[in-house]
Amino acid sequence: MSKCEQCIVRQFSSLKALGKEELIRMAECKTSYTIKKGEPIFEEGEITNGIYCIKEGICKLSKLSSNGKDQIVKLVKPGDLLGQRSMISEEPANLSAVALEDMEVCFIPKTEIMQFFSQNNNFSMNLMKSICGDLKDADDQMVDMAQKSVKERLAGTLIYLEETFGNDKEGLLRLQLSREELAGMIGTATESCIRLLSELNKSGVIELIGKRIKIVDKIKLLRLAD
Amino acid sequence: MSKCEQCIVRQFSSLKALGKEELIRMAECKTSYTIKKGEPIFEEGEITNGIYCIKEGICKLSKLSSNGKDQIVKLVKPGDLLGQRSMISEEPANLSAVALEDMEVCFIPKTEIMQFFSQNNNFSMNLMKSICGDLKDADDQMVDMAQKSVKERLAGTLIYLEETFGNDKEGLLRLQLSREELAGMIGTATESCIRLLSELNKSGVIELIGKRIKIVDKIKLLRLAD
DNA sequence: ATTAAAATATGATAATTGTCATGCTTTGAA
DNA sequence: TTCAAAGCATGACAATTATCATATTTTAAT
Repeated sequence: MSKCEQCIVRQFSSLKALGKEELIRMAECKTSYTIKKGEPIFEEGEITNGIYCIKEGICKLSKLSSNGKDQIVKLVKPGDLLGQRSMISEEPANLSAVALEDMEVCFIPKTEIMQFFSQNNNFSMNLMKSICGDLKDADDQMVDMAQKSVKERLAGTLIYLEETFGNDKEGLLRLQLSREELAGMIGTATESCIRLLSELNKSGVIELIGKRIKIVDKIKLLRLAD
Repeated sequence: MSKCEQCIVRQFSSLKALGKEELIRMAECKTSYTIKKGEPIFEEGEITNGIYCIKEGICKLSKLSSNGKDQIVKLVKPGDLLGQRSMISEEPANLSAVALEDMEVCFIPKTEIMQFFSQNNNFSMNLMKSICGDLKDADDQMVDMAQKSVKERLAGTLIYLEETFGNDKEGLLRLQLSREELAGMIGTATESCIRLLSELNKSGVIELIGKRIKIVDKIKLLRLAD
């Protein structure tokens, strides 16, 4: 059992407020998992009874709409926590979490987290702030979905992907999403997404290399995102 | 200065966790306001430094989009708290709050709330749960905006308005929204909203009496909402 | 009570977006 | 290595939604 004390990603989440003793207690009750690309961590409707700390890899949080399409609500990266909302609300998960890359995660049971919450005011405040950040993001995204065109949303999403997950050595977006998944983030049909990517490619704003994407003219892309 | 202890709406929010002494302290530092229909409680970008407890009246929380339209994110009713998110995030308000009816609200300064938060575990848990509820709602709404048609969203919104705010004696929706505001909730152009209302009127699902709305066939409306 | 402004309504039309069909390319399993 | 399945791409077309114009009704201020 690896020590949470020495885990670097802990510093990026609410867990940074925990003291030495609390970390030792956490290390004793946590469970580590390896999740392969494409596999779920949990699914919509499942009871989770704890939170997941992302050590490595990126996953999508999505919800199946009544029209059968999977809407991606959020991407989660190392250092983030997963399942906080349903744990606190004491409800089944509202979203499914599926790995976009091979992942390493640690599961921390609810009982433990709740103890930290009531005993460590710094931790509870951090947790609050993190959820409040999620709420702001969700509100903003909602407004974009309602008021922006698909092209604007695509441009905004590409910028977000570059700024959040960066590029590889060749300048291609590091995070590889299928066209279907990209469409699921934007909230549009896969074909519409593909068509607009082609258009951006032809106008020289991006470059399509196989199924990977390179942002060529970020200034123009920013203008397109409004 | 009226006593918080005797205020009935307190029971409907996180504040229900407060004890007698806390309520007395709160009554001493709170400020009561009357806000007329159409007036703002606070605006996007404003620093609020506390939360508002809604005693009477309904208000909209909205955000101005880059296309100049006002998207309504949430409606707030008596018993709800307002401004929790920005207080906790220590950020300016992300949304504007404007009264849809004459209102009575109480302002409670941040310092006071933060003391309750750190001293009363029940209160902090309630606050967390309430914000988590908002987050779930926001995620769900986001998916609807991305995946549902305008007609489906209109149907869903009408049902929501009836179930949340009820009808008057004549069976008309109690909360009166302008067509522009209704469009702002749905995330569409005012003309599209008006057109679809006419359509629902002609097909006998709703009845338009002046600018007021009566739901005639709720079953059919539910089916239309998907 | 009168009248200007705002809100509601509807038509015409254009733009956006979705759907279905089809072909090509890549991927992964036998 | 091969080949079936999945993913990517594009055309054609239909449906949805926005925009602009204009009329009518309601509201509120003088």
